[in-house]
Amino acid sequence: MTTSEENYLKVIYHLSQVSPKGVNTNAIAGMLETKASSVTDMLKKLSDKDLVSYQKYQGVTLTENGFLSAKMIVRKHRLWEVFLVDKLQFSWDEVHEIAEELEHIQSIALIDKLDAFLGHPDFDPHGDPIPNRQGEIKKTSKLLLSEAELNQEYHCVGVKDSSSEFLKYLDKQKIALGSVFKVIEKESFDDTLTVEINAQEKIISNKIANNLYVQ
Amino acid sequence: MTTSEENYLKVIYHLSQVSPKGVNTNAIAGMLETKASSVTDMLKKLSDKDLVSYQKYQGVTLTENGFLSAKMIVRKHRLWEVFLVDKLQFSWDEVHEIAEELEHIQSIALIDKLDAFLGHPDFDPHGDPIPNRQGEIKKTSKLLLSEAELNQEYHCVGVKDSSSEFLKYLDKQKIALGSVFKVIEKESFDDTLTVEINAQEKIISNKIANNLYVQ
DNA sequence: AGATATTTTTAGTTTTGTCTAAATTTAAAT
DNA sequence: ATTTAAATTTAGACAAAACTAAAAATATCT
Ligand SMILES: [Mn+2]
Ligand SMILES: [Mn+2]
Ligand SMILES: [Mn+2]
Ligand SMILES: [Mn+2]
Repeated sequence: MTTSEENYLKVIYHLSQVSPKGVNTNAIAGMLETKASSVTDMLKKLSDKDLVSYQKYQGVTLTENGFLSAKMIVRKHRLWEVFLVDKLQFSWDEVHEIAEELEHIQSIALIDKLDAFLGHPDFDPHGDPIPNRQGEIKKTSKLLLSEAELNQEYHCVGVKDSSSEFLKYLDKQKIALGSVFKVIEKESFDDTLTVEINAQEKIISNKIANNLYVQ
Repeated sequence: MTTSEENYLKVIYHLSQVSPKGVNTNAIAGMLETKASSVTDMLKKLSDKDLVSYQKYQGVTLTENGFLSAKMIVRKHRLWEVFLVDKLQFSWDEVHEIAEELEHIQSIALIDKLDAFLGHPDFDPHGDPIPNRQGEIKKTSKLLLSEAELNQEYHCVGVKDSSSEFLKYLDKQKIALGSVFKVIEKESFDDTLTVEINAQEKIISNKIANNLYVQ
C-alpha cells in the first residue's frame, strides 16, 4: 500500500467513527487538504483493492480488509507517539506530525519490537487507545468533562482535540493526563465550569470542557 | 527533497568514495536497480537543484550542498541502525532494510533526540562511522584483515560487505565487532589465512579477509 | 413541484519518477 | 584510423497522485 492510500484509509477510519453509515467525499477532502475530485479518484482505487465499499454519490465505508489495515496504521501512529514522548522526551504537542510520517514505515517486526520495547502500552500520549496486533481496541467508558457530574472526582484520561494549540493551552493550565478533576459549579448561562484541578480552583470554558475526557 | 532524490544522493555519495573524480551513470543504475535513462533524468534534476555537478557523458560529483545532504541521510540511516540493534534487539543483519526507510523521515529534532537517546554513538552496528550533525566524520585508521601483519593482535572494528548473507556467516563463525584476531599463517597460494579468533584457531578465506576491518 | 444550491463525479492536464527503444557519444579493438 | 562495442543520453510513453473546469446527481428552499 502507498503512503497516500494509507492516509486515505486512516482518514476514512476516523470519519467513520462519527458517520458510520458512509463517509462523504468532501469530508475526506477536508481532512486531507485535497480536492474532492482527487478523493473520488482514490476511492475508486481503494474500492478496486477491496479496502472500501464505494457507490457513486453514496459515500464510502471500510471493508473488513480496509478496517483492519486502518487500525494497523493507527496502531503504528500511536506506538510511535509513545516512543517519541516516553523515550525521546518530546512533549505531547510535538509528536503528531512526526508520527504522521513514521506510521508509514512497513516492517511488522519493527512494530512488534517497538511495542515490546515500550512495554505494550494501551494508550498513546493523548489518551487514545492503541489497537493490538490483531486490531482489537480496549474499550473504556470515558466521558467529556462537560458531561461530568457535580462534586464527583474524575481524572483526566484523554483529549478529544489533540491540536498543538489546545495541548499547549493545557500545559499552561497545568492540566495533564492523570490530573484530578472535581466540578464545583456549572454556570447555566454559558456552561462555564468551576473546576477543582489538582486541588486548585479554575474556570473552564465549555469549549475546553468539550475536549477533555475524564473517568 | 523527495525519497527518490535522497536515495540517489546517498548512492552517489557511496560511489564517490571509490571514484572521487566522477561517478558513472551505470554504476548508479546498478546500485538503485533502475535503468541508466532514469538516472540521467534524475541527474539533471539534482544538477538543477545544485546538489550535484553534472556534465553529459562525464560522470557526476556531489556539490558542497549535495555532499552535506548525503551525509545527513547517512547519519540518519546509521543512527536508526543503532537504535534497532541496541534498543529493539534486532540483529545486525536485519536492520539495513528498515533503516533504508527510516532514513527518509524528515524531522531534525527527531534525529537530534534520537542521537542523544542513543548516547551519541560514533559507529553503527557494522562499524561504519556516524557523521555528527555538522556532517563531520571521525576518521579511524582501520585496515582489512587481508592486509594484517602476522602474529600481531588486532580487533575487529567493522565489515566492508554488510550483506545479510555475510553477516549471518560471521554470526555462525562467532565473529563480531570486538573479536580479537591474530593471523598465524598466510597460505601464499590462495591467500587463505589461519587466524586465531578469540583464542580459537580458524581458517579464513581471502574473500572473507577482504571484507573484515581490523585495528 | 420546481428552482436553486451543494455535493460529487467526469474529462482533461500536470508533475514525478519510471520505462523501452532509438540515437548519440565515448571507449576499445582490430 | 576505422570499425566495433559499451556507455550514455534523448524521445516518447506510462502510472500515480494531484489539479481545474465542466457536467451530473443529490439536497434544500420557497
Ligand atoms: Mn500519514
Ligand atoms: Mn495521538
Ligand atoms: Mn532509502
Ligand atoms: Mn550500517
